[in-house]
Amino acid sequence: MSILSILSAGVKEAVKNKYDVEIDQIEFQPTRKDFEGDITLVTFPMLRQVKTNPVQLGETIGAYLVEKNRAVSKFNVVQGFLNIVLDDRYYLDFFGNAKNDPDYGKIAPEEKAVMVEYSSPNTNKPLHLGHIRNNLLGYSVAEILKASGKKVYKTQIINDRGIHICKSMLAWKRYGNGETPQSTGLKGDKLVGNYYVKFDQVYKQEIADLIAQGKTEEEAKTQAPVLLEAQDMLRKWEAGDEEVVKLWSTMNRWVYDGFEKTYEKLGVDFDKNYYESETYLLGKNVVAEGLEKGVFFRKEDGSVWIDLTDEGLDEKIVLRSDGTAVYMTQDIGTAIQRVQDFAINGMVYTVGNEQDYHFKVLFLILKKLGYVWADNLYHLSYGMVDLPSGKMKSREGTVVDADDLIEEMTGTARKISEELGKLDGYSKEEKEELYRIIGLGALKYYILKVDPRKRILFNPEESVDFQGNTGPFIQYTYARIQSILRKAEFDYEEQISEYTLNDKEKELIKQLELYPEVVSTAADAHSPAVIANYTYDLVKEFNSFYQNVTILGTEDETEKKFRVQLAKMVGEVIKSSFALLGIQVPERM
RNA sequence: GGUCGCGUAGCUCAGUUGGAUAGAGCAUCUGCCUUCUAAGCAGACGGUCACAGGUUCGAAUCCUGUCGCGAUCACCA
Repeated sequence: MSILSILSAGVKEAVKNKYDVEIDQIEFQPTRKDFEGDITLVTFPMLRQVKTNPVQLGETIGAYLVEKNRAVSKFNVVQGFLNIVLDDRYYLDFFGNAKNDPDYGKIAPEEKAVMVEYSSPNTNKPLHLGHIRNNLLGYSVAEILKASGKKVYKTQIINDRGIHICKSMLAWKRYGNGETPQSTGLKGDKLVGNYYVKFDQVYKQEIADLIAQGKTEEEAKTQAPVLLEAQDMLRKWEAGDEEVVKLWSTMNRWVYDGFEKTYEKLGVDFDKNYYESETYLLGKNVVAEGLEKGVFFRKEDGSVWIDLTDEGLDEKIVLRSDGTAVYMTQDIGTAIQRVQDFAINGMVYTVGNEQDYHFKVLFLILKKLGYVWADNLYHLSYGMVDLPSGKMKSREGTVVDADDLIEEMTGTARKISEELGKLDGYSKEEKEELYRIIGLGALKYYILKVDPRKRILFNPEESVDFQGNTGPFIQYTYARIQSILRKAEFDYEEQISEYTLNDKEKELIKQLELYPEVVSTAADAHSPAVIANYTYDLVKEFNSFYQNVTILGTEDETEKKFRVQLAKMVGEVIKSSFALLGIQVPERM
């Protein structure tokens, strides 16, 4: 039983005993640092039921708890706040158990499975900073959900077809001179991305020419020959034209290989890939069923819609008048497909907040169609990553490339590490691996510590910090702990039940005690930021302990053992929580 | 214009179901490396929680309105 439920029971009993009132509202909070105590009972809400003043009530309950409960050693009352001091034995009990639990903070897996979708790139251009935020969020939330007891399948849907893909294909065919990743040494996604940009240049020129010939801008945009040719290419692809399909699969292969490298560097992975080329026809039969059920209605021109005006939304199209699928149609079909493919009863879609409306409608449609799992769909909606110059636009070349950024971060880590020069004895390979861990740690933490919903302003001029509330700071603390453990060449694993905790030790244990609750809060909120902020607080607390208290230098054997155990467990929780963020920790740095 | 989100220190961000004197980091300034790694620690400076009302014992947090920023409202994805 948790300490809170023990205290709750004690408080209820006290009030029943002293005032003969059954209270239902009991509110605890952590005691503020400026007062003595561990847990604070807020007495104000109880005054509705108990007729007395807050100080009196606090004193009465406090005295009762000290008398009846061995976990409570002292108390004090400030205004309406009853500050409860817990006995050291309580903390030693907790610590003694928790430190031996290899899965501390995690909940044993249940049957429930969810699918987490993230990344879902277009195959016409390389991944950029926006994808990085998406990938880190999706991966981390998947790990957090696993830790909270869910079975999780990670997936992405690769947008590998459509007019935008044909654009880079066409430009390559026209201007590529048979270039390949092998012949140029370029990563496949970069090579293809170059031709997407090339297409746009040609297209813009043609528009300008047409306008010069007297066309309106509107006409020019729809009549530019290069666009017409791309559209023709799309029709051929849909008809299964051999040559087009061959070109398509060749160029997509290049892009997949490129993406794979980026994913690997980033440390993210997927259990299953879906391809839009295989799913874009899905959903049409569901629309037919929905029509029969009366969920949808058909307009005179043959297009099919859903009326959501009762829900405060608009009408939304689900099938074009020519019978072809729109984005919504595919998403309906794909969702149903996934539930059939895997034994899942929920899904998390990691997609930017520009699509809030789309997902609101999608979930509503699935619910109206009668799918019970529609209640367990969650749009992990995150804010855009903007540059000081505004939005990133691939066609205009104002993007922060994912590979470049990772490389840059590794470089910064290398530079700082070399200046500090603490890596004697490490081989070149070990050093490079460490730089990668630190550089990525800085980047990932920088992005994940922010509430997903908020937009991030990324200034490439000001490099990501390595000091203060950062990934490397936390990694550094972990490395320090490992250094202590290497030097502690004695058996320190004894169970310690008699020991007087100092303030720093007690604060650390309290912080450790919060971890399981933090994991579950993060899972409920789908927010890695919750984990990041917790870890930072833990690490700050540890550094204060480390800097103010001798661990290996102390004379008292019990004290020495206890402090090493404490350091070790802090290290384990850092490692565990950082794993939930997809960040590795180093043995030295 | 309708809908949704956001607005907290010079900058970047925390702030749990409404609780005590709103917290960190960066930047600026003071101290601390003969003792476990100074990517650190201890401290100083810094606030009209966008603004105005309301709800109540108590509001950064909940409600209403105003202002500012962003997104969205396609037979695009």
